[in-house]
Amino acid sequence: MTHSLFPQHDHDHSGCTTNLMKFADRYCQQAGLRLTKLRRTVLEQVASSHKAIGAYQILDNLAADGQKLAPISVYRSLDFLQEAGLIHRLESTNSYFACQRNFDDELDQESPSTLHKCSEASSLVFLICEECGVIGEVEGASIGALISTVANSEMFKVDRSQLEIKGTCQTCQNSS
Amino acid sequence: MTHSLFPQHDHDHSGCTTNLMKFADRYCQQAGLRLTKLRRTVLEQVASSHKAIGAYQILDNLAADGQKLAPISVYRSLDFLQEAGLIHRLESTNSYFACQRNFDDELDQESPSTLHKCSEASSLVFLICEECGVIGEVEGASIGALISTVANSEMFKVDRSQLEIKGTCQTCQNSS
DNA sequence: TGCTATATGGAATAATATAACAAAAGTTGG
DNA sequence: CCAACTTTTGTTATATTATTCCATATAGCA
Repeated sequence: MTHSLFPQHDHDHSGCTTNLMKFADRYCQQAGLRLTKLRRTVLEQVASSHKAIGAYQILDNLAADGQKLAPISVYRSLDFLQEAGLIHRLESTNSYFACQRNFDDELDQESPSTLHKCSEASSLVFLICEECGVIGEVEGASIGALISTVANSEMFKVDRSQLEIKGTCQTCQNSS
Repeated sequence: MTHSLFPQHDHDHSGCTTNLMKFADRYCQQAGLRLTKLRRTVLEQVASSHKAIGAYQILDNLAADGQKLAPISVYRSLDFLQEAGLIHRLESTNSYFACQRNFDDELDQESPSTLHKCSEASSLVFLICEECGVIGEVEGASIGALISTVANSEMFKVDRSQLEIKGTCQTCQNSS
């Protein structure tokens, strides 16, 4: 199954969340990472939409649910989730969104090696819709290759990179 | 004259600064922008090295020089300089660095049209050395083309983009 | 169980950025 | 040059984002 990078605004999001949490559970289990209750709760918050969310927004949402946390608790969970490659941070807006590049297909497979690991990706490419806030993450391979070329010409040794592209998604272009 | 993206750490920086300020004066004059005393002072701070500097570091430096400012004053100047394309902001570190892509050659020409305008560049590419902090800005044309390709395949309408590449510069690789 | 490493709680504070309004300086048309 | 207007800067307060430090709790393991 192939999923659209920018879903319709009125799509049923519960499936996205379910799949993502299911993947997170399996991935952490298999990788020996502890997806604790707190971390899971924070991930649910981040995964609650295809938009990016700020740490203090998460804090407020959880407080509204009766779970009062200190900022540091949320930041620690966000750090963990980012390390695990389950979420990414948008540097330009100090906010976080869930990685959607973990294919549904893989949930039914046994082999751990097929599980996508964004934690190991050194070249991240994000399309950020400035109208609806939705983030689309694209395969960074071709960009990665170009980055290598550019860097090599300067004899620059690349550790990691992040490309944030801002504009308008197809869905918003259609609805205007 | 062609200048290295990553100069030797002990290079004589005064020339860089002089050229940059000279260009800034000419560019603002020609573009009808007011490079006021305050803005010029802030630009001098940002241009004082090839590294990125934070707003509060600028504030502290100026205070040490006897010029006590409010944060907002510095931020306003930084905004102006960024709009003018004279400096850039590193999103991942909340810091600012001077654009070095304004060729010395152009200072001697009369035609304003040859003046480089980063303010109009929609595709910025930065190489950030994590050892020495020096930033190299590279021509984003090829990356820009690739971004268009990627975006087009998603029917995403690009407004602007910024690519931050972190690693180690040639100079630091040599000195380790 | 007890030891150890990891995770969370709690308070305070640091670091980054902006809002709102007043005063000063520059610009323009009479 | 003056008066009206626009732009820039000053001043104070506050918002937003993130971390330090130390105590407590929980999980994994000998």
